[in-house]
Amino acid sequence: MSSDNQTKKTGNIRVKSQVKILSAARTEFVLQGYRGATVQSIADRAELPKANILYYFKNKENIYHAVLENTLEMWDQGIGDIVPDEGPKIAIEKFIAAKVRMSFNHPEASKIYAMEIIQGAQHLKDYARTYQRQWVREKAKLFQHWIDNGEMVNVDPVHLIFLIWSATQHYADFDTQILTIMNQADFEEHDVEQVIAFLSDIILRGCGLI
Amino acid sequence: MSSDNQTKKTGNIRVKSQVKILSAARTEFVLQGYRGATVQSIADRAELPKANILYYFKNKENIYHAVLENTLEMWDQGIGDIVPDEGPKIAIEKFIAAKVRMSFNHPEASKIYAMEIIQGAQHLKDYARTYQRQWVREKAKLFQHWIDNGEMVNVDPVHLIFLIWSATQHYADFDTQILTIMNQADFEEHDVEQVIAFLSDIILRGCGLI
DNA sequence: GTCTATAAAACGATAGAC
DNA sequence: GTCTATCGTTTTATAGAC
Repeated sequence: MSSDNQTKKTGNIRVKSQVKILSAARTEFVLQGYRGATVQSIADRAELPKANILYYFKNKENIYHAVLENTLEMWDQGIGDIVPDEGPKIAIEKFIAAKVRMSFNHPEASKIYAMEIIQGAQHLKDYARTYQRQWVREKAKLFQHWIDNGEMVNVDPVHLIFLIWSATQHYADFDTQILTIMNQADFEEHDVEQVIAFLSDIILRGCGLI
Repeated sequence: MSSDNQTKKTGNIRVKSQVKILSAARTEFVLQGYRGATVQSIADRAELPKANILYYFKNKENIYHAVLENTLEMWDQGIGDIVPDEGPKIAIEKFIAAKVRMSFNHPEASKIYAMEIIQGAQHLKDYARTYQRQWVREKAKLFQHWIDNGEMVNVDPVHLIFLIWSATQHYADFDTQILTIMNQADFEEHDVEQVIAFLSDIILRGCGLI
């Protein structure tokens, strides 16, 4: 029993420390880039000695891989899906709303991903080549089906997906620029709803769904 | 005269070296980030000794500033403008086409800019606060005028600008991902025209202009 | 204006005491 | 599992010969 307790306690410290480290690392990687984020700066932000960071993750590259995996998993779960059941209008509306909400709630996740792609997707090539390509093809087929059925106008389904991705993620990746232009310190709930309404409106009309 | 010639020659070497260095630096900064791009890696890419790089730019930060200025100037000149003379349809069409062409022809410029914004726009805060905010307000007023005149449907002009920016720049910043998904090695002229046609079509219809 | 050699600092990673 | 001290390397930047 005492051994069980100790194991649990130890496991807890392990998990808690790892969560703290990953959170600190994510922020540092966003702010400074992979090379600019030092193990020391991650340690300082996590409020742990540098050696502990390397005790848990062995080296800096492992920290980054863990952050990347962690981030992709969270992002994939949050953005929902495009499903055939309710027709194109509801499907696109729901997808836009989910992606906009994710962008406003987890900008760092989108930024980590964006920086990875911009720099050449060295750690994500397989991800795009297998999982993502498959997803896009599946959804493109669904859009094409709706187009052939006369349920929406004839727009390129693949580029439509790119449009929704870019327009929604923009509010995460470029938040600094957008806030400066809008002359605000932070986004508020009302901004999120306004963006969802704007993008749904213009994209649905663009697809002949309004 | 011989002194004039020498001055000219010297000036030429100076300019040529600086152009070579800035081009190499831009590529390295995109691929490795600010901290990841070393003076040595820039020197190697420019095919010059490291000391020469620092002879021309004194330190690494100066190289980055020069790249940033250079890039912004080029980008600003290339994307054209939104002008009132020909009405909303032609104005938006021309702006989209210019931005898409710039994105496909100079992806590195867009990437440098994107990474700067994502990381917090430390070197661009003033640029967004003065020049860019002014530009957006001016164009938003123009869109609002068209809306009030019944020439286009009532969409938020500021978010419309964000939409056009994000959708067009996406093809520069995320080129790696897009090419992987489309299963292509490179973009071709036909891709550029297809993107222009797609984005013009869907955004103009979204604005009630088709 | 070009290039080599090197000083000075920063960084990743490890050893080993507690 | 925590932390200090330190090693080896990389990197920025400069000094100085050509």
